[in-house]
Amino acid sequence: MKKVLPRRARAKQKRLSPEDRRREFVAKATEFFSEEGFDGGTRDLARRLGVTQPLLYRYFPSKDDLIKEVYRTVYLEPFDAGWEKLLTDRSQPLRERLQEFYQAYTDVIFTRKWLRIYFYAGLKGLDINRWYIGVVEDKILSRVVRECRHEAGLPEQGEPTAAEIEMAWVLQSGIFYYGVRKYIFESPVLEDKRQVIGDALDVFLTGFARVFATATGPRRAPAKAVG
Amino acid sequence: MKKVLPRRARAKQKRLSPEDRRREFVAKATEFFSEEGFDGGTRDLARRLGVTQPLLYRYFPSKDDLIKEVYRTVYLEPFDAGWEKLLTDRSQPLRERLQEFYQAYTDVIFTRKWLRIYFYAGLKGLDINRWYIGVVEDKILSRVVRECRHEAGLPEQGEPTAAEIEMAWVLQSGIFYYGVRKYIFESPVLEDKRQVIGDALDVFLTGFARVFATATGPRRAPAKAVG
DNA sequence: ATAGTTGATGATCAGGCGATAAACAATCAT
DNA sequence: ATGATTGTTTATCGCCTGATCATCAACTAT
Repeated sequence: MKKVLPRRARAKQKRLSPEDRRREFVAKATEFFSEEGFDGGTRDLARRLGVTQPLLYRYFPSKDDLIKEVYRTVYLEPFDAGWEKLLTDRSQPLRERLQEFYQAYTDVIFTRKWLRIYFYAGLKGLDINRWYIGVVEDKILSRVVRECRHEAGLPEQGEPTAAEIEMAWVLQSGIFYYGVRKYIFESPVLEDKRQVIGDALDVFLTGFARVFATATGPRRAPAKAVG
Repeated sequence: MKKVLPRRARAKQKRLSPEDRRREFVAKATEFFSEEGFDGGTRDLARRLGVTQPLLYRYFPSKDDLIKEVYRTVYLEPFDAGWEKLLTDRSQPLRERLQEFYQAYTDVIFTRKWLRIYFYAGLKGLDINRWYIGVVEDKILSRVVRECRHEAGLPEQGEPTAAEIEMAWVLQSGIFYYGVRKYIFESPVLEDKRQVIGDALDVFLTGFARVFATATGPRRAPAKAVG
């Protein structure tokens, strides 16, 4: 009689708890999808996990559900509450606060994984990107504007105008796209991130003060709120 | 005997020359792929063209060849030689030259179609994006830097340093990402593009002059060329 | 040891994909 | 009108995709 052998001499690995195993799947799926896009096949994904494809469906009811969990981990995990305090702590010079903040922020999002997932999701037209952009405006840019007003000796009352937020976006995007060029397009860049951020901040801060200081009266069209 | 009817009462449209028909296919394929991504199916594409799927293979040997032609039209068509002259015509004030240039440039690339194709291609890791980034540096940014040096009364000899190019990238990206937010993420933005560009230029020009004027000596690390 | 529960697999399904070949329709030259 | 040529469709191939189900293995509690 033929003895039934174990089908595969699996490396003896401790059996993880279901939640941990699930998390492991999500983590590796994130890497996988960030490379292949969300059209990557479940078979390739399973091979990467070292398991067979049907097993995925024991842990996730469908591919879409798995993808949703990938979004969640990528977008929600990294947002650090400490950043807000960092931005508004006026015991430190603004220039240094911003340098520290953008240093920390880009340490988190300047990875091939994060940036690629971000654009794959964006091209799919998911709300999650619009939501994220709203969070950036609320938690980062509006605070930057307020601190810049303070620094420039401008009146601080009133919400940031749409034009001011746009200017903060120019700074934000300028720094952000440095990461895009480096990690998505893999184009050669000036490697010293600290310097790039520092120079961007220097230009922005001196420029912002001078430009918006003379902008109490309407320079061009008054900055209308956008619906 | 059953008379053979024309299979479909096709709207009487003049038969186009093969080249024109081909161009028509490429144009509509560009729209299609910009929405669906390059994983969009040839059947869906054909339906959009109002023809059957195998017909595509009469005009293009494979789907990949069709896609390559899409790239060509998107990337190569729009680059306008006039832009270079616009940037370097010192009979005009720099501020106005840059305003005009970015106005014209963004008139071309700020479309859902262009931007989406750009990122789909970028995520695929195609050389064409790196090539495009190189073109931007050569044709736009290095000229911007030179003109800024001139404007700020700095010595003009020597190639732009890597740090200077990076600063021009911050401006470029800041404006570029305004279009990304609007046309890819479809996020609400300040609608007055002219003002956004204008403000970005004001901040950049005043900032650049002040920051790099004091930068003749090494401020932080000297800007080394990147390999 | 044995029964019960959870983890993982092999085989398979229906549907979609890119691509091909042969048949038919429309146009053009003579 | 006739034949040649080009444009278009129908039918189909092999392959890959997400998903399902029955089966077997591994671990746990008794």
